[in-house]
Amino acid sequence: MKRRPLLDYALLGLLAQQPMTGYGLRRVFASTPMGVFSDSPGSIYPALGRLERDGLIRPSGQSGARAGSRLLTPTSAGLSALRRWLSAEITREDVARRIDELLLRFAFMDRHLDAALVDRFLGDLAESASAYVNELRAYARSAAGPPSSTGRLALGHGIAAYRATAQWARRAGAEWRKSHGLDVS
Amino acid sequence: MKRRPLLDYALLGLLAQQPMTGYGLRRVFASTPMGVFSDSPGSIYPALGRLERDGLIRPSGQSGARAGSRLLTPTSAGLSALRRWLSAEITREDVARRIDELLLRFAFMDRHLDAALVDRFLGDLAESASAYVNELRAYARSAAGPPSSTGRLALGHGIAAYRATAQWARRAGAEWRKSHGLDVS
DNA sequence: GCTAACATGTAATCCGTTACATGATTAT
DNA sequence: ATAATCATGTAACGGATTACATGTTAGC
Repeated sequence: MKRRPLLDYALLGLLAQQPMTGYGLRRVFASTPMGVFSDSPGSIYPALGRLERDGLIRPSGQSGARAGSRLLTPTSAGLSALRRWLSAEITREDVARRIDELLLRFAFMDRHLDAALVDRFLGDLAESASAYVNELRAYARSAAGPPSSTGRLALGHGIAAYRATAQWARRAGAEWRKSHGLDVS
Repeated sequence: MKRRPLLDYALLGLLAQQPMTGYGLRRVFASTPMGVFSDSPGSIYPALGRLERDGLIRPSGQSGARAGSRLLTPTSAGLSALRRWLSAEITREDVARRIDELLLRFAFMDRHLDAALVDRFLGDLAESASAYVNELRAYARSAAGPPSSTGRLALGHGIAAYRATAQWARRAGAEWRKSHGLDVS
């Protein structure tokens, strides 16, 4: 099971919220904060081709009366793949290098995972982000630390950003538990 | 003048701090928060090949008595290219999609730009990040806003993260001005 | 003598970007 | 009519990842 590009999961997650055409997906990327992904046809259509080839999505009708347009929907295999991706453990590498992927996963979670699992994700994220803050602080203090003054300040940005992430995760967890009647017993 | 990959500037910036071998650069990526870049030889050596082919770096000796090792140093053309990259205007796209690149630029700045320009960079970054926070908030309130509950919370993370960036930039600016005798008159 | 660290590369494959290309439908 | 929007693709190119491949030097 080779690693699937993040774009594939972004498309799969959006189609699971609402069947759309390729053009509709492009509009999402062009006009929302999901715009970290390119809206160019040269990335979207090949990705949709991959997903269809692998049986994760299928065409399910036309958009309005428009000839040639294809509304796309995840298959059950597609939903399984999505759930597997959403359920993966949070690793140190995810936090250090793929924080955007973790947030994308979270954004899609409510439709596909139990409330308790969503809560666990936020708890793990808060913990991992704090651990990474400690790592960055240790590096800042170490002899191998940043050699330049702006380098030191830039490291401070990393620390501030991950602190903000940890804090957000704790607060979001509290909010989530409140609105879902969960509580740490 | 085609766009150069970020990795090239990361290498150029590191070599401007200290001439190193390719292996030394790999170690930096493997053992510091610069680890957002891959330390695999398959990315580093082709990138160094590009930089040398384009006359931005040149070999300048051996590491110790090790045969075959090449210490690499930026040429004056390389330093110019680095300064051009460091001096570019901050765009909305930089903030929304390439925030890591902005921080990398900042980390290398002190050696290559005037203190006043570094200060201006931080001011512009604080302003751009705040503007982007407002954009995200407007989107959160809009009818097109996030359709799911975790989607809404994830957007909240984006807002929190960019708020942290703006705050960091203001504080770092204050610190920088203090240690460089600059002051807004 | 052996292992870890130092050191540099190449090949296959896949993905993303950019540019090109086409056509239908809706609104003005 | 004509422009904007809807809609789907392909081709060339370059870069990143992964795996392969090789050889030296220092420390134990």
